[in-house]
Amino acid sequence: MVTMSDVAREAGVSMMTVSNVLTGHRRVIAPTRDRVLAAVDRLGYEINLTARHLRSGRTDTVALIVPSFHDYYSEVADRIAPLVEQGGRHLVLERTGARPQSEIESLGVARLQIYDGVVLSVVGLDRERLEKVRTTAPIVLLGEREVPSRFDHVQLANEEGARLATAHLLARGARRVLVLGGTLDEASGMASLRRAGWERAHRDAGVPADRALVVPLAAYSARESHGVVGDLLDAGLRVDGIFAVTDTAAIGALAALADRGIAVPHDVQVVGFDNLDAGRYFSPALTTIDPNHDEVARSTVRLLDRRMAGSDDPPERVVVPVSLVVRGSTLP
Amino acid sequence: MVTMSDVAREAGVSMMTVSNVLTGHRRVIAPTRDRVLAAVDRLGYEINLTARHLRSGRTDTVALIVPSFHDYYSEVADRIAPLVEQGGRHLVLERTGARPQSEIESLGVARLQIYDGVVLSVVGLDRERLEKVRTTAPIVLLGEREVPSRFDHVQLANEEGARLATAHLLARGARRVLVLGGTLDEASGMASLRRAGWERAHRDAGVPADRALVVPLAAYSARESHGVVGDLLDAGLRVDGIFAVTDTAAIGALAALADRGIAVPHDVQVVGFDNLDAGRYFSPALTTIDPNHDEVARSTVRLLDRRMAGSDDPPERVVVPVSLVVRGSTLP
DNA sequence: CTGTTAGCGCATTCAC
DNA sequence: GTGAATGCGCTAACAG
Repeated sequence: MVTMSDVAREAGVSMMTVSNVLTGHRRVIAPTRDRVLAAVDRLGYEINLTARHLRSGRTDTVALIVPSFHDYYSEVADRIAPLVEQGGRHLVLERTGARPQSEIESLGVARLQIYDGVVLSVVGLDRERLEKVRTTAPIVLLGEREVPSRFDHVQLANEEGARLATAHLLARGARRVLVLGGTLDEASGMASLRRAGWERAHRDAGVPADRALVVPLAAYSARESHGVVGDLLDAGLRVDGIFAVTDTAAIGALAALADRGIAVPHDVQVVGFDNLDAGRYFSPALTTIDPNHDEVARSTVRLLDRRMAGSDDPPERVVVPVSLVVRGSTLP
Repeated sequence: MVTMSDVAREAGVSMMTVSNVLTGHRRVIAPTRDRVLAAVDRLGYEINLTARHLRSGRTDTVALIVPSFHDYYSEVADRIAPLVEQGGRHLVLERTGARPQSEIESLGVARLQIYDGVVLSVVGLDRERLEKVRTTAPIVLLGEREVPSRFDHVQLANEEGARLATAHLLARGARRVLVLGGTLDEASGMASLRRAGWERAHRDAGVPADRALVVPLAAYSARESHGVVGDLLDAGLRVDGIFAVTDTAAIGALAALADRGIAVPHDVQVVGFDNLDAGRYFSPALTTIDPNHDEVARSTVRLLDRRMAGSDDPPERVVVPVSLVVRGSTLP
């Protein structure tokens, strides 16, 4: 293995000069720099990033820790990556598998401290567990749970999005609106917030919200949703609107309706949440809530950059506004 | 910051004993071990992974380097992760953005050597550029381009998959089969291999393959495909089958057909490639080629594990078999 | 603009 | 079963 000291000897300079040429931290006059670069080339030298890290305390790497590499997370990741790169750092993704145990391990200070900054998507981790996370590494939380106020936190306007979706259905004449993937369990984050928005839209419109129409899902997959909605319909449940808390759930619902010859939007109107690209290409195309990934990415990176620059401003909570995208699965 | 030597002092032992307790590399008798663990707890000590890495030369981390965090790559990543974890290592994802320049940078020995092993998804990188990649770090290539024989390489049975898809269309009576996202450019990997499979199916069936039906796509997105297919149909192109080289392209094509009231599968039959979950929920559901992600993941990790264990067996090329999944977008 | 000194925190090696 | 010495490869800090 070629080390920096080999390069220094080859170029007839000190190690510090080689280091300065490579990092650009200090000016090196052109002839010296050229000798160094020529030596680097001749020897095929590559810097040892681990040693640099141990010495300098920086990795120039940011980690985004997510439950899985899918869907919502890959959307956000693809948007965060270029912003992190603009700051001269790399982005890496790590996966937790959504088990709280694993989210905590990923948070283990040991693993956190190898990064200059961490974005942690909080799904399975409740407030109590987060309280225990002690680290000096800059960290921004992403997600819909409540988190301790000492963290910077970016979340969606969940309740408002759900309210928009449901109000749209009610305004288009729906009176029995299923909230697919909602829950009455107050503590559970996204599913509960979106159910709350569904209720609020009903209150605003003066339409009673039937709690029997709150239907939880074991997973926000099209498969699960397809099965659950199919069973409900077969059992005789009568609805004229479905607000699905995710687009994948909405897609399963659309298929269950189509299987039974129920016309969308004429018999049942459907709204999703996430604005997945695929939704645009269904017939009818899926009306949905756009979660504004770009703004989520921008806010996240802004907060993280601020911390990595050493700021000790008070933690911020950013609620990213969302918007309704009207397509064919609801009435004009 | 608490270091290992602080823990050693607190426990009244040497650093080596602390290290041995934490790594398990050597046996430490229970009373000593307990004193060490108690001291770790009291001081809130967390190991410095960077120092461990510099000293030991291992990171216990594998990188999967992909063009984007989307679709096919996130599917494969979600399957590779648990297999890597079974081997006691972490998986991290890095993104190249599919620019050859960036793929080379990701390959820079500097960045590679911080990982115990690397899986590189080769999209923009041609054989010539790969020839220049010199590294001792274990590396497995993933993807459809030709690569130098010194690399372990996992790829799909692209041509066979395309042949299956096209043969299915021809057997169902289609005679003018568009290959959407194909190319006549021999050097371009996936798009060219799948077009070759389309040709072979025609030869096998004794049906002439009209090269005017090879339609490249600038991107394998539903948006691009929707536009391209729409324009072709509006220009009067007459087809009775579409083999789309990816499911996302197929989805755009389905929408373009639906927009124009062309019945699937009656007027035009459609087959995709990737077996995305969403395809199952379209009406009609999308017939597609299943790329066998599980087997891709298994083969990749097997090859990488072998290298990381120090094997210098000759490089292997694994071609993962694919299969046809028949759904409603083709005739029974 | 360039060099010297010192040490980041740990695990390998050798000793007992 | 435990300890002492050594150095992995690099850069911060301080000269000059």
